[in-house]
Order: sequence, then structure tokens, then C-alpha cells
Amino acid sequence: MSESLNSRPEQERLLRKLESIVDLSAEERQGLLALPITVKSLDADRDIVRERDRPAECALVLEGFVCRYKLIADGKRQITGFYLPGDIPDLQSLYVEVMDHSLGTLTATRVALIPHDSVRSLLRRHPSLVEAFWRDTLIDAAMFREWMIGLGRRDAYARIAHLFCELFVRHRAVRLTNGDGFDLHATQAELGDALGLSTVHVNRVLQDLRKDGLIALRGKRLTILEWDELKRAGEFDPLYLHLKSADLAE
Amino acid sequence: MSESLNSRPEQERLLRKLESIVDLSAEERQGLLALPITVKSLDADRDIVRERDRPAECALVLEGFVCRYKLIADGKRQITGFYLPGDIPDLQSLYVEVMDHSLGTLTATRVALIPHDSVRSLLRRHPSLVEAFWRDTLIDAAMFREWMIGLGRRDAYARIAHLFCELFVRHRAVRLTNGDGFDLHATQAELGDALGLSTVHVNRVLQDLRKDGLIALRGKRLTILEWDELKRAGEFDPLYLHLKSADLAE
DNA sequence: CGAAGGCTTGATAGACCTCAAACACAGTGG
DNA sequence: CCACTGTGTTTGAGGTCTATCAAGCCTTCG
Repeated sequence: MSESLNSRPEQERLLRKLESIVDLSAEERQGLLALPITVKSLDADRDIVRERDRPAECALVLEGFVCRYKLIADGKRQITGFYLPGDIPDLQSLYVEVMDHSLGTLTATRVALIPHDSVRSLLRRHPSLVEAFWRDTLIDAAMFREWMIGLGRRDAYARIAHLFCELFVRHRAVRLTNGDGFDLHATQAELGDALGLSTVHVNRVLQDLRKDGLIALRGKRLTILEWDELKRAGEFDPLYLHLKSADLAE
Repeated sequence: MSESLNSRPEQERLLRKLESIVDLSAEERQGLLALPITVKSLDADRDIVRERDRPAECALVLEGFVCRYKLIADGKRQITGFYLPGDIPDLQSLYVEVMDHSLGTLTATRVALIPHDSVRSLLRRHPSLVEAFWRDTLIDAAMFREWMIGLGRRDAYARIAHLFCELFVRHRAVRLTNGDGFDLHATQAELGDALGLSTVHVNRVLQDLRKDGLIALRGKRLTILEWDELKRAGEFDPLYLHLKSADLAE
């Protein structure tokens, strides 16, 4: 289930992601490639870390689809973020010891575990990398804020449209789209948990989006039929993703 | 309107705040106290920075009450955070050049502007301070997540209760409470913008909270009458604020 | 004292929820 | 190869929380 190794292909996922938000020097790239990792495979619907854990390592997503979530009293849950290959969703655990939420897989997933110590020593040796990692957590925060706008002030139609726009752009930034579509690895119940909606309502609004010809959704495959319309419907402005312009090309 | 100086009382607000979330060494404290600042006074309802600005300095709140917000198409706005004296709400501008939202004052406010260059050079001279500042932005993100839970999954009653709990604990951490109350410098409309509710509904639920004897609210003065009940109503668990235990004392 | 902003109240409407059941589809096992 | 099961999707029918609209009221302040 777990193999220890130091193979570059794994770390390259991280490079691709980081290079979508910052420029990396040759030495920085070197340092990142040399990070020691332990690869771990998980089934769908497993926790990677749980609320109140004190992890001693970060999880780099290699394959699969991961979410950040929190359960509340009456069994409801709120998903606060989706993460793709290249993301390190618990990078914050480097400087905030206790988890105040959980990370879980939505599909079968491979993660690369990177010891905190290794990251810290990497940052000590390459202080300029602090910028890259810090910036990554700041962009994560920007996504939270943007989701808050949706949860607080947008109706279901706009919320869903916005989420699809965000996911499309993020998938494209790490080369995970094909053409004008990508694989949506979330059930309607999971979309509801992310958008603060019931499964039933997600289903109905999804049908509206299809009826209006903005998207096609067959199985897991989500195709964007009318990008401009979808952007308008979701009031989507990718500024908050702070991608390097090359990765924003439309 | 603007005076340049280097007087310690101003920076001490920052120390008090940072020391509620990290331990600082003597040298770190020295470095922080030496930060050059420009004090600026603003009336209520003024912007400190606006969406799409590229600030070259950070704003440390000295006095007053500040919010982070974003406007959307139909004139609605969502407030994504409240900030108190000691907070640096736009610290993220250090590593994310373009503002994707605005910061505005809710009351007359004094801020200390700190040039990015000064902060960067301070961090270069005291790399250990990276932890303090980074951690501050991470806790900001944790607050966004917690607000998302409310917006997505809690009803109005719980949302308001939760917000009051958070504000109380944060005010107390920087010694801004008196007894079991503090000054709530937000109108009901502003609370609504933060909680994703209409002004009318905020008003009604506020009356419920009073009728149930959880709080008293006369003018700006908010008094918490039943802390345990209020916490329960808002499902408030201060873990996400990641305060040092001393500042959590209940 | 008048104006302005904020608070409060009433009435109506709508977006979204809950409950409940049927349907679709993929994987399992005999 | 075909029932069988489980998960996910879809549909229908109420019900409720919260929004909107529209006034009236109160307090502060010039």
C-alpha cells in the first residue's frame, strides 16, 4: 500500500502546479524534485487527515480528487474545497499544528506524503521557495473567499456555474482538461455539500444548466458548451485564482 | 491626515496580536517594534484598498473596525471578514500582488501603513518571523472556512450566535472586551452582508437571541448573558482560531 | 428642529428543503 | 448470462426559512 521512493515523476506534478502560480528558478526546481516522498494509495471516501489530527507530513495529491470538509452536529457536512493532482491541501499544517477540518478522497487517490521536516529544511535552504508555498496557501484562502461570495450571495444556478468555471480553469492549469471538458469526480450530493444545497436541488439546477445549453454532463464527463454564458451566469472572474497569465488563456 | 513616525505604542498593537497566536523571541519583538510605519486616519465607510489595487504596503489596524468585502453584480455585497486592532488584513498582498477584494472601514479607523519592502527585509533578517506572519494568514483562512460552514449549513440563528462567539473571543485575545461584552461596531445591514442574510432577517433573529436571554444589545454594546448557551446555539468551537491556550481561557 | 441613518414591524412571495419513491446503471455472484 | 445489490440520479409534493417590499419609528447630530 505504501512505497518509499524518490522518483521525479511524482514531484513533477507539484512543479507543474507551482509553476502555474509562480516562476521557479533552476535551483528551486532541483530542491523540489529532491523532496523525499512516500506514495500512498487510498480508495474513494477515505480520510487523509482528520479534524484534530496533528500531522507530521503534508499530502501532495498525485492522482484523484480530494476535498476539504467539516462535519457539523446534525450530520450535515460542508465541503470547503476541492483539490486536484499537484495540490498540497494540508500545506497549512506546516504552521498550524492541529487540523481544524478533515481531508478526504472523493475517488481512488494516490498521494505523496512529504515529511514536514523535509519541507522546512527545503525552505531553509531555499528561502525564496517560501514565496511559492506561502502564495499557494494564500490562493487557497482566495478560493475560500470566492466560495463565500457564492454561499452568501449567489443563487443555486450561479453557484453551480461558478464552481464549474473554477474547476475548468484549475484543471486546465495543470493540463487535466481535454478540449472543452474535464472529468467531474463529484457526485451531486458532494456538489451539494460544497455549494450549501440539497442533492435534490443540485439535480434540478443541473438540468436547467443543460436545458439552457451551457453544459453537457454525461457520466463523469462535464463538457462546457457555452463558456462565455457559463462565466456570465456564475459571474466568474478568474482573478482570484492568481494564475500566471499563460495559464489563464481563454 | 498622515504622520510618519516610529513610535512603539503603534507596533505594540501588532505584538499583542501576534503573541496571541505565536511565541516571539526578544529579537523578533525588537525587529517588529522597529518596523517603520505611517499612521493614517480614515472616516467610517472608506476603502483602505480596493479590488484590483496593487498595494506596496500593508495596513495594520490600530483603532477601529475593518472589513474585507466584495461587491457583486446586482449591488449585493459579501463581507468575508472582520478585523480588529492588531490585525493586518492585507498581509496577503505581500505575495499576491493584485487585490481580489476590497478592505473598508466600518468605523473611524487609524491604520499603520507598513511598506512591503520593510516587511520583506524584516523577514529576511528574522526568518523565524515568517512563521508568525504565515501563520496569521493561515488562521485568516481558517476563519474563512468556518464562515463557509455557517453560510452553507447553519441557519440564521446559529450563524449570528457563531459570529458573536468568534468576535468575543477575538476581542478578548487582544484585550478589547470589558467583562462579558464588547463593542459591536457593525450595523445590522453589515451583519447581514457578512452572514448572507437580509437586514430584516438579522433584525428578527437578533430579537430572538435577546428574547432567549443569550445576549443583550443596547446601542453598540453587546453583552453575552449566556456564554455556554450561545456557544451551543452557534456550535462554536474556538479550535479554528488557533489561539495560544492562555488566550482561550473561558 | 429637521434630516439622515439605523432599527423595527407587517405582509407577501419565492428559493430551496425534506420526505418519499422510482429509476438507472455498474459491479457481483451464481 | 442474468438476477441482485448498491450507489447515484431523477421526479413529485408539500413545507419552511428567508427575501423583498413598504412603512413607521427612533436616535443622533448639525
